[in-house]
Amino acid sequence: MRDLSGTAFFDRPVVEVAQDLLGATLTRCAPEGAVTLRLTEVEAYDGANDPGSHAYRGRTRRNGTMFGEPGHLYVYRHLGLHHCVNVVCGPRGAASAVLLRAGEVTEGAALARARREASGVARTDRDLARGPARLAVALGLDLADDGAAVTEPDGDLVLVPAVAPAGTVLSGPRVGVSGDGGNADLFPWRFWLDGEPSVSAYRPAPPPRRTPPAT
DNA sequence: GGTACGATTGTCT
DNA sequence: GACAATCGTACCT
Repeated sequence: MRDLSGTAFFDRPVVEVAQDLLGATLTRCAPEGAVTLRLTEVEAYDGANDPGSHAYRGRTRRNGTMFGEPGHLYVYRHLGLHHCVNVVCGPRGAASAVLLRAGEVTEGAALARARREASGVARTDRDLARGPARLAVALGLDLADDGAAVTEPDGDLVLVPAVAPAGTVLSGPRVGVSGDGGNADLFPWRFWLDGEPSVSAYRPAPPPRRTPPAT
């Protein structure tokens, strides 16, 4: 059995890591308290080989973290409104990452809910981390956490893989990815735990916008 | 320097 | 079920 502690867990093929992350717990310690959630839904992005990945077109100012060490967070802002959280995987430079799409808050639910309310909307516990942007809010993560390591046992961010198989893992097309050229079926790299209520609802990517023909 | 668009969410009908 | 919000980044001229 390989030693998968520390960065070794993340220094593997991204699709492999993604599935192993299901059931893992991610704890975020902040001055106001700690929030722990159990990951129930993720998506894999395979760096330069994956048209849906931010890294497909090479290294840029935004995605530089993806090209760094595995086991670090890649946080980016989406639509100027939300934050999405990834964990860098594979060997350094592969620019692979796993998007954390949803989780179940197992500790610090009160704090997570307070954060959600502060962002404008209060919902049920089930909804606290149901969806990538909500997950980021629940954990209190934003761009300032881009590049943070999750492999330090004493750090503010600690990701602990599940010790036992988390349950039935299902897979399917990724959500909201328009950069795959419409070939969502070629990358069935969305993984979630069967029967988990915290898994976000599936929404197919909207068709790419086209300039209307000049009639 | 300018423009188009996005790994989503919340609200409105 | 459909659409607007909102701004940083990437890409083009």
